[in-house]
Amino acid sequence: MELALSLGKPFSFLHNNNDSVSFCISPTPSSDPPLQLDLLPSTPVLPCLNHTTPRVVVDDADDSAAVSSPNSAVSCFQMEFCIGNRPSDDEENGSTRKKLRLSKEQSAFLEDSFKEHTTLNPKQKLGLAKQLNLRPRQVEVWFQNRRARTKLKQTEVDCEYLKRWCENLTEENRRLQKEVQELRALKTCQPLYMQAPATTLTMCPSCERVATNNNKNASQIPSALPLGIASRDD
DNA sequence: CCGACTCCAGAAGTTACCTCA
DNA sequence: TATGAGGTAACTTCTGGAGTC
Repeated sequence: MELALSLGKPFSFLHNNNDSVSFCISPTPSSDPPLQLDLLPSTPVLPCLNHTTPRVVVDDADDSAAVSSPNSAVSCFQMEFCIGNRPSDDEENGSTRKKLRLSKEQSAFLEDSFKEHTTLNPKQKLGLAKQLNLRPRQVEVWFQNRRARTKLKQTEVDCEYLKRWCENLTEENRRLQKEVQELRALKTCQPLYMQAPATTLTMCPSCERVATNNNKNASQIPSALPLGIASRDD
């Protein structure tokens, strides 16, 4: 029997009023109606929420050891224990792992918390875990995965930006190449003008005819003369 | 001061499970 | 109903920084 944990409404510890806390423990994938457990803060119903009773999970104090422990595959033990559904031997020795789906409320709360700070100090981790009734390890994993997702998303955005930048540069390069070609064409169309010394080309101010350098009375042609004028010779 | 060692948190990569089209 | 893809919780391994000797 697999269990999905969700926190139903009212969600008192999220909103800090003194309403009851509801846990919806629904068996999956069968269509059994969800098991709804209402918890009043002052009178905990589930034994696991009361620290005076035995717990199966690694508790807060042991969590630091569980962080890098390869034997930390004890997910869901707490909730399963709470409803009297102990894991099988197979699950207990860690050969299989159950997957707990966080409720929308839990995710939203973690999300809000992530907006405030993307990493957690031990105090924040414990506080969040307590508020959401998750194990600190779960909060830690959620933040690790969340950072990874953020980074992945940012990488995708960066990639898209660089792609567009590259396209723009390619376009700019194409435009400049074209411009260079046009300038080269311009150069080949004006062999006399480009090759002759500036002082050798003169123009008569009255008739606008280009003269040779032995015409001492003609004025000098401007160096930036538009195409076609220099070769005019009628 | 420097190097070796340990511990720990976080990143990166992977696995396994769940949901949904 | 079966199935493949995508999302994600949980895990493993690696790495770098801080503290200690």
